[in-house]
Amino acid sequence: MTDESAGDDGEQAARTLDALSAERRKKRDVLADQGIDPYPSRFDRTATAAELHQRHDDLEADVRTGEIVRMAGRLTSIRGHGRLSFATLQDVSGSVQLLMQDSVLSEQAKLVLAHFDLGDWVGVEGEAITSRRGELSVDVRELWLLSKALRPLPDKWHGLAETDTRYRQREIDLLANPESRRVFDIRFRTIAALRRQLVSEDFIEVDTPILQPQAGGALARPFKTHSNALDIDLNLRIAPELYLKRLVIGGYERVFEMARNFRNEGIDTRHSPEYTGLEAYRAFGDVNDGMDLTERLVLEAARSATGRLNFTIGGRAIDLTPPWPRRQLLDWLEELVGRRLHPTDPVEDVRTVCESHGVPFLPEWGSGKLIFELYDSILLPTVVDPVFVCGFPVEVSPLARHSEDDPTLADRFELAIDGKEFTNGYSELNIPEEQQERFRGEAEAAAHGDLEAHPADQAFVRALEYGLPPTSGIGVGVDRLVMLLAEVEAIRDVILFPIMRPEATG
RNA sequence: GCGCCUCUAGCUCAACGGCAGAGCAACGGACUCUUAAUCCGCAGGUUCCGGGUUCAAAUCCCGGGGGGCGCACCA
Repeated sequence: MTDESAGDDGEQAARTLDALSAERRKKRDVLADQGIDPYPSRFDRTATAAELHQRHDDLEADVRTGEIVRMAGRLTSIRGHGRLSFATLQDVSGSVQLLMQDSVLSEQAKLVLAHFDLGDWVGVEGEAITSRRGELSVDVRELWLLSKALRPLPDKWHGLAETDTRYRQREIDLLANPESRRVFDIRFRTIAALRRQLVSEDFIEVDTPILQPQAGGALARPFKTHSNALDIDLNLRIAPELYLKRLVIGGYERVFEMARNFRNEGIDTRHSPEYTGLEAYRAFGDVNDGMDLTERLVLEAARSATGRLNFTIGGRAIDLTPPWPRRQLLDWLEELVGRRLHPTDPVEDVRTVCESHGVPFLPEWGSGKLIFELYDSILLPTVVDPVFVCGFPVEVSPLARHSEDDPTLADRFELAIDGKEFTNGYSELNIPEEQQERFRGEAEAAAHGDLEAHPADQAFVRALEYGLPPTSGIGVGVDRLVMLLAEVEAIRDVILFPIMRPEATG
């Protein structure tokens, strides 16, 4: 082919890959020249691999069923024996062995077989049989190319290992690494289970704005964008919370939304700038109903996606068996630091506790925020099995109702598992004046440079003035739940196409 | 943002100052019951990029890039 033509530096890097691709392209073109369409528009399948196994896995060796099936999938391996070849056909449900005998194949099938490569999509027609070794196979008589793989697949045994490529080209990861398929199967089953459970409890699925003039509903830094038509700056939402509560005000007593939130913050094994959040709001409920609902949702997801309640992540065993303990944050912290803390404590006192436990803090933080930091730094990491931590300072809960018996504490919980927050929920603050007051406090924090202060949302306050019934709300980190159920440690392993720097262009 | 690790054939990995190699995939050939098929043969490289040290650099040093992990902030 091309000789080493010096100076042609741009095209030399991919020379060997080009050669492999050219080989495959050539085979495709040979078939086309023989009148075989290498990209047919459709194919009728009569069985998937799983269906075939279900029907025939109990057969003895060397049996012919007489059943003619048409199957389709990707060819992932071939074992040639001269005029007899075995191959593996992989479809969405699993894989099945193909038996291809010269004496059985049609002329066209032989031609296709002679020009196929690992990775090609093919359709086959043949009799379901078992081989002499007893493996269920299709004794192929007709073989169609459905689409050519012009690039070679990763090593069939070792798969694809480089994380960079696995994330950037997830399609290769999925087709080459069964482990990756397993993880995402669990993800999709988890999402389906959460949705099914909520719908069965009469929650209505809604969709609220992602483009928001003000990014509210959580304490986080947003991504900024711009509307050309309106000539205004917009934010990608950090949470749907405020809009969902407005729907409750509007009369939808049970609503949920499961969709992407965006937070312009650090990326690590448990944080992704775009992640899937589930928020559910239920009129006439309180914080305890939120915990009950959370427990039902997580257990149903675990049961439905994995059939198990016991998991192991990084060597740590986690047991989801209910009921999960509900502990007061201040009680627990008292055990850990040896003294009773309270949001009304002088800030100097709480700072001292932080210092003695190596918890860094900023001068503008009040006692409530400091207590929350202690929770985050010294309590949360000790959690293994699920536990509901209840009673967070109002100072760090601008949208939560204050407790009946302590106005500085919110009726709020977090579900902690394996050192991570999985769910945050509370009795919703529905007193307009108090909400207005909380927003004022946040505005003050913003004025002092807090980039994550909650912006005052007057449309939300106005909505509250029409009356929000007593309401229980929860927010679930769906990706983290999937991480637990799939037993993986990196959030990127449960996100199909995690955000990456753009690939360098030559 | 700071620290540590990593980048070699399409894929998985060796070589760690002295000729850049193996397995799989590819290519040519043998083989009608294999399943990581086997056997014979043959090819395949800007060792992430740029500079430096050296008789000699994939290897050591400096700078840059991609990725991972840890620390700090958020879920």
